[in-house]
Parts: sequence; structure tokens; C-alpha cells
Amino acid sequence: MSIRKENKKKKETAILESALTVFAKKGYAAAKISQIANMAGVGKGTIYEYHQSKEELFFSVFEWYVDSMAGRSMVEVSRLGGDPSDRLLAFMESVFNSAYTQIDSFSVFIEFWSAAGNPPTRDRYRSTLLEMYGAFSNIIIRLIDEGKQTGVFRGDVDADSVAAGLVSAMDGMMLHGWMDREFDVCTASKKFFTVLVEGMRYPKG
Amino acid sequence: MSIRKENKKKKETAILESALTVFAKKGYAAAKISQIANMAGVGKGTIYEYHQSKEELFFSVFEWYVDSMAGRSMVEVSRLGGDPSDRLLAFMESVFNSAYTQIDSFSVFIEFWSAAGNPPTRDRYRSTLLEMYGAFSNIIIRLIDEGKQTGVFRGDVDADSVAAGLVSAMDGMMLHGWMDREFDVCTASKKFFTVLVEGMRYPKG
DNA sequence: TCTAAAATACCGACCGGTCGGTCAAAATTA
DNA sequence: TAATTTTGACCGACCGGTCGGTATTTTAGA
Repeated sequence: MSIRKENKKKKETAILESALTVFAKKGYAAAKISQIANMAGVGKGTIYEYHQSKEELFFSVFEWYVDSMAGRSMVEVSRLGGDPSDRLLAFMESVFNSAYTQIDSFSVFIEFWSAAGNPPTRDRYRSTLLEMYGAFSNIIIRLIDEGKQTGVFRGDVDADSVAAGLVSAMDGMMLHGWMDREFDVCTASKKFFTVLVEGMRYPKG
Repeated sequence: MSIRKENKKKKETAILESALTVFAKKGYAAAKISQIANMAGVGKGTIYEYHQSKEELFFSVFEWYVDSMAGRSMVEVSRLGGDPSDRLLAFMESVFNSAYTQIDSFSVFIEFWSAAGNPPTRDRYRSTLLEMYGAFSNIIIRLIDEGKQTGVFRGDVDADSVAAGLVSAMDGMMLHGWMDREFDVCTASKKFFTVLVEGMRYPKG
């Protein structure tokens, strides 16, 4: 690869990383292009070589971040031992902890949600986000179904609803952990998920 | 009360209501004072008779909305029958449905969260918000404790964690319901909460 | 009760700062 | 030297906040 291409690649990521940081710290509206450029060690004009507009830049950051996050979290699933209930718990814990290590940049998600909920930007963001949530959901559903077949979980459990609830609960707990740093979300969420999984078990007797 | 005072009161609420709507629809940054004034049937300058700045206006909306929401949700608790597990479920359902009727203005919460998480505005918003969450949490904790004493719930359940989880889960589910209107959150959350409560019961046998 | 003056509420044209986006010149590479 | 990339001074749309002036209500004096 030529020197030029190499530099471009480097600047590309430098810009995305800086943009992520600034968007996370200030929020979309208050984030200044000049500050992003500054942090990336690049002139303001250069940003516009790579991205058409602020909105486009933000969208790129969005896709890039969601991709990397999904990639980071998904890996673990297959190599987990134990019965489905153990694996489900292990999965939840691993995803949660993985996300929690990035708690400082969690606030961009608030901006992502906002973009995914409001009409002008909704469509672009929704599909990607729902896809991500769907991926998590599917893993959970598969584990629950497996648990049903193994006889660990009750047959009348609605896997879809529980999965949706778990995914939502993860978001909610991350959010609360972000707002209140003194609150030990990791421990709380682990206990919460344990109770939830317990609730899917066959009543012994 | 004099005509002047009456008019002031009316305009006061008209401004708050319009501000809520506009902040919800556009988000804090994109919301224009002129539009809020317009919608309230008031000149822009009038807004500044009632609120020192845009930020102050937003904070007033915040306090006003959280108060009204807490008031609306809390009433129901005492007059609920059945054993603690039934009452817990009924409480969750009632709070959730009450919140869900206002789903269109839910997006202001995204702005509230943002304000409560980021340093410049954090302190003002945090206490009010944590107070609200704490109030919900306490009700849940009390119900769980009661359930433990009645022998409905296991003694080893960590009420604090479960309560924190439930409150977070509510936020998360509202959020997902807001983002994806096709998703039937009400049903899903009900089923989810049922499983959760089931998980606190003594294993029969 | 009527009137005039004082007090209050309201308004929107205007001001000034801000920031996304542009482009001509500078710098870098080939 | 030519081609390409980078740059940051500059532009102008935009919007929060101000303020002088107007309208309306209240008060006071006769």
C-alpha cells in the first residue's frame, strides 16, 4: 500500500476515534467539528475530505461503533460451557462487562437512540440498531429454546418476550450505571439476571 | 385572583407544555425558543419574563414533568390486593402502562438522561432523577421484603439489586418501545416481569 | 364614578457570537 | 515540476438573549 493510502487510513480512524470521543463528551449538537479535527491532529477542512457533513460524520461514527461493539461482544458466545441456564447467564455477564469497560463512551448511545427515534434521522439509524438488538436477542432466544428442549426451562416461557426484556434491561442498567457511577451496576445486574433465569426453570417438585 | 395573575398562570403552563412538546420533538439543542413561544401563543420575549435562559426553561420543564409523572404513577400502589407477588406485578404493570400512555413525550427523557450524565449540568438533574428512581425502588423493595416475610419469596433474594434491575428494565423497555413502535412492549414487559417475579418464589417441593 | 397616572405584562426587531461548510493558497508527495 | 492533499481564514445562516416601545390592567385622586 502506498504511503498516501496508509496515511489516509490512519487519518480515517483518527477522525472517527476523535469524533466518537467528542460526540460522547458533548453530545451531537454541542460537538464542534473544529474540536474533532483538533483532537485528530488534522485541519478542519480535512474532515470534509472524508465526510460530507457533520451529520454524515456522525452516522459513520455510529456504524463504526456499533460494528466494533457487536464484534467485540459476539465472539464469546460459542465457547461457553455448562447447561443453557449457565451459558445464558455467562453470556449476559460477558456482554454486560464488555460494554461496561466502555462506560465512558456510553453516552453516544444516548445520541444514537435520539437519532433512531426522531423522524428526520430515524430510518437510517433504526435498521442498524434493530439489527444489533436482534442479534443479541436471537442468541438469547436460541439459548432459551435449547433450555426448553433440555428440560431446564419451562415450556410456557415466551422466549421472544424474555429476550426483548433482557436486551432492554441491559440498556437500562448500562444507562443507570452511567448516570450514577457510585451504583454498582455489575453486581446488581448479575443478581438480577440470576433471578430472571431462575424464573424460567421448572419448579422443582 | 386578579386578571393579571390568572393570565400569568395560564401562560406559565402554556409555556411549559409547549416547551415539553418542542423539546421532546426536537431535542434540547435543536429546539428553538421562538418555536416554543409560537406554540404557546406568546412572544419570544415573554418566555424570558418567566425563565432566565433556555437552560433554565429546560430545567423547569424537567422538574415539572418529573413531578407530574411521579404523582400520576405513585397513587395506585396502596390500593392493590393479592399477595406481594401479585401486587408487585400489578404495580409494575400500572407504572408501565401509565408511562406508556405518554410515549410520545418519552423522548424528553433522553434529554434528561443526557443532562443528568454530563458534568456541566449533571448535579442539578441527578438528585431529582435519582430521587424519582429511588421512590420507585423503595416501593419494590418493600413489596419484596413483605414477600420474604410472608414466605412467598426466597430469603436469599437481594431486594436492592432486583429493584434496581426492575427500574432499569422499565426504562429500557420504554426506550425500546419508543424506538420501535411496532414492537408490543406492553405485552413483552408483562411477560418479562412475570418470569422475573417467578424467579423470586420459593421452589415448590 | 370617571380619569389620569403608574405599574405591569407583552412583544418582536435587532444584536452579537457561534459554528458548519467553502475555497484559494500552502504543503506534501511523486 | 506537476499532481494531490491539507489547511485554516473566511463567510453567512442561524438563534439565544436584549431592550425600547406598546398595550393592558391597577391604583389613586377628585
